[in-house]
Amino acid sequence: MELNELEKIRLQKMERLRASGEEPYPTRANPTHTTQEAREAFEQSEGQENPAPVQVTLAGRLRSMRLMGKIAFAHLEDRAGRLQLFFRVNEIGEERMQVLRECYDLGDFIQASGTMVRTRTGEVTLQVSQFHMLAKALTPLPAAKDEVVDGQVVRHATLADPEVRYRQRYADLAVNPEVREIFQIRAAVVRELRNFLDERGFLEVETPILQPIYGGAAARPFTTYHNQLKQNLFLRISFELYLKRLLVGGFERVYEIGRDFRNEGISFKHNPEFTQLEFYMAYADYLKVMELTEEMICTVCEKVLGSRKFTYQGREVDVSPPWQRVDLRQGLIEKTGIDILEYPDAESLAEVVQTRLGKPVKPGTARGKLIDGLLGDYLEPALIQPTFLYNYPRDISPLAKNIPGNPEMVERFEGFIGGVELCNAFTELNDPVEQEKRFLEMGRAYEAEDEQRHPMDEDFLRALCYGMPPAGGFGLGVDRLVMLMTDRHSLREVILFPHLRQIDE
RNA sequence: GGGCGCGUAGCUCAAUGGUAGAGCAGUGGCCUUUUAAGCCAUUGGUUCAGGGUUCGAGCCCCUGCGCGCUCACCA
Repeated sequence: MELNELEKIRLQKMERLRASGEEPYPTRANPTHTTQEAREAFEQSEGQENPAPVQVTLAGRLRSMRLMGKIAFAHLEDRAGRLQLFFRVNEIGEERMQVLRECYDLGDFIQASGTMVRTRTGEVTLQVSQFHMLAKALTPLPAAKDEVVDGQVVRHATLADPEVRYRQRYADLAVNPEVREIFQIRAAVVRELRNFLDERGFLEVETPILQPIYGGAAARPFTTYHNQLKQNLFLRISFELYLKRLLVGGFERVYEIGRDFRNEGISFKHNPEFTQLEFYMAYADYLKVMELTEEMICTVCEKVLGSRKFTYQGREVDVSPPWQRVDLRQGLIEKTGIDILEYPDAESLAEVVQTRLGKPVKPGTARGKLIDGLLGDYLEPALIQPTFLYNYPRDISPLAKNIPGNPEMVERFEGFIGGVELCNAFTELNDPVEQEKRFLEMGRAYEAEDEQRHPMDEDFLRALCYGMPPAGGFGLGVDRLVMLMTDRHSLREVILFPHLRQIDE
């Protein structure tokens, strides 16, 4: 542990405290109130005839200190907020005042007891009679007040370097209350998603994260190895195939909220591990799921934000149902002038994309990938208000059921908000023979060594053979939803410890 | 992985190729109701790392590291 000059000074203060008989890291604390409870108790007593003095003990972090000789003001911060502390030498004695002055710093955790008062300027304040250290902070918090130039310009700069904020998230949280708020919102979002599904009879389950065969999405997996079993394992890229096994088992409504892992590029909307919600609902189809989706997102927003509307990157988004519904083929005709029905194979579609749109196409690109590319380039960025794109080509949806009478298209939709894909759902394919065919098709569409190819999952097929009820399935990127609801431009802002490259120290 | 940008005190930021600075925090003073208090004084730097050009480099060039943006990738 290497200490800089400021830290060495604090270390000396810590030692001085200990020498004086005050333990800098005592084992126990005993606050009686939070700052908020203390304020409320005092304000209530103020309304009474002959109010008894309100005595409280607070515990929290010193966030400001104004030493003024024989008195001192400070602010203590706890989980509920901040409250001013008022120290007077007549109350605590010259000796304690000196200890406060010489051994206490911003960032220290302290406990303070006394009587609630209101200062001359009207601020509810704890007049301190006793206080002691709860935990001495050796490193100063990376917070800074700002200069006031010619009586104007008040920037309250604080820790801002994104790298430090992510690598030392504890410091970021300690100093930036709006960052703490993001994660409070995040917790509330997950809670309300759960409530919504629980209320509708869904069973929350947990399925394997370590899987012998990965599937349910097209993505490169992380691999690992179990020593005793001498077996290669993959970190899951989705929950889908396990949750559908549970439909076979008789659980008609199941969901899981958990972590997926994809060994792919990192961007503002991609993180190697991310939180996914998937649910499966027997006897529902994708249209029912669509309705449930807009109701679920709307409910979550109302419960968490208190509104169906929020601002994302300067634009107001309204999640009230019904959301806009756009047929994928029609959407592409409008935005690109290309009717994918007229180009039934990859070669002809690639041709028209190159000539009409002037976009270079990698030779050998599958038709589904071409369509998905068009979707991403021409439709997705414009979908600011909540929108469902529906009816997808079959070859990029090997687990979705055909539209009756249309072997080329499947009953699938994706939901978009703020130009970001939020969720993905379809009527689940439950015909085991057809499913096997799709797996084989996928195997052909990708190179043998391409980890994105869908590996054949024989056990999943066996499960389908026992009979899976018709069902609608759904997946939601929880981090992305939180990103939208908190108006952050990057997933890293809504993930507590986003992955950064390791640096040698 | 490609392109562009950034990296200076604990924090936020300055500094034509010519003595590395400011505010805040810190340290030493004064101050018994302050409001991101005020006043006086003052400490603090491997300018990300390593090379190069130059009389002289925080600044120009090269390499590396990290971060950001962006493209590619991403059912």
